[in-house]
Amino acid sequence: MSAPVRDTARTRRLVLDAAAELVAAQGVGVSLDVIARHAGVSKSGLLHHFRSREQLLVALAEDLLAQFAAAVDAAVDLADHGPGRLVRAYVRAVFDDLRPEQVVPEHIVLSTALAAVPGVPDLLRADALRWREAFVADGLDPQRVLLITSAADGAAVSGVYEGSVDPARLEHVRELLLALSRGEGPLVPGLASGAPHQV
Amino acid sequence: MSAPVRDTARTRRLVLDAAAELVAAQGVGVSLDVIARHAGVSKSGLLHHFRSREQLLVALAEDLLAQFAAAVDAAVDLADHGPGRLVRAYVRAVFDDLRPEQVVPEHIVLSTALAAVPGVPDLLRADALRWREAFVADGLDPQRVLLITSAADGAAVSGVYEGSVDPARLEHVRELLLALSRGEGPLVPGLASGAPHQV
DNA sequence: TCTGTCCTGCCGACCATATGGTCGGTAACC
DNA sequence: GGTTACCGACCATATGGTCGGCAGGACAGA
Repeated sequence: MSAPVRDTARTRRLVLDAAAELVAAQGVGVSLDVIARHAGVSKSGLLHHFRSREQLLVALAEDLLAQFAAAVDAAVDLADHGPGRLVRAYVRAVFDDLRPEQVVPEHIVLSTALAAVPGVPDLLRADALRWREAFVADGLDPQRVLLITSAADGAAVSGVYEGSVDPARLEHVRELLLALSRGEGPLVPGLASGAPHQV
Repeated sequence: MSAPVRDTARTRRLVLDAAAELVAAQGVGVSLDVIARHAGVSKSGLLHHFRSREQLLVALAEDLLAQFAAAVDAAVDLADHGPGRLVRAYVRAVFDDLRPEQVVPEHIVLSTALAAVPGVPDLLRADALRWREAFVADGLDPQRVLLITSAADGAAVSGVYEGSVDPARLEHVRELLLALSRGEGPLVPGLASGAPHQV
């Protein structure tokens, strides 16, 4: 029953979690030693599992993307069968991630922090493409999807970086986006969907 | 007529521009020496104008925030007198910043990159507050404003980090947001503005 | 069940280097 | 002539990464 002292999977998890927390708080500048100590491992131990700093950061990015995808999956409402159910799950996942008690930082935030790491931009691109395809399969008007997800992402970023946004405001945007994902009329009265408007 | 060889303001500008470009491309990790060389100055010269690395980054954040505010000001349509004119200018400024030929990086992007620098979060908070007040004075429904600006910011972030988003898609969101800022009906059919909806 | 052996997770000590910052000096502008 | 923008040389330190070694655990054979 006692946890094994040596367990590769467990140690990697520990390191990745520590790295996520520290990078979110202090940026990519954190030293390997600090991350290692925070994870309860020596720097050498860390380097044993991640051959270099860069590799650790790439692994972190992959892990966060996967965690977020899992969160969206978990947020899918099983009773919901209409088009846009995935978009709704996306919105829920993003905003639940923003709740103060949530420790795991939002994927967008971490992604932006890691975007300067070689290799990570490719990951982000591939991930974005995957989402786009999933949303197409979700059956909602692509325009609407782009608007909703952009707004969710933007709210996430501001929420984290622009200081504590009033939770009630966030909650309101959340509800608004969910409602938008269900609305069937044109987004804007007088604006035909699909026909760009002239300014 | 010859430009002065020694000009504090000019040198600071050169350094800040170089810093903005390099930080956007490589993250906050860039060394002072690289920034200095890129600006055509020695590291000592740089340090003469910015007493420390941290001070340089804070100054950079301030500068970018100011540049963006100026861009929004410049994007105000003088013939537009309805509520939401500032929001429309904001949207235009954000999306114009996203155009490929634009060198100056978007404020949100740089802000996120700099958010880990001590002192910068306070700047961001103050800036966000200032914007919120300005939007209140702009006279548009706050809900709508939050939705529109969040979406603009989110589109900006994805545009930069998730790889080249199809320009046509971006353009479409831009038009959609502008239209949204003019729409007078409820955002979502059946959802009364101001009354949060139950999921 | 005990023992020996191999694999490997993990560590401390060490190294090379990059980088932030200091200092004294030079010369351009007032 | 004084102020100061700017430079080259230098220093202290932090950090990424290497290396040799220790020991925990799985497994084989007795």
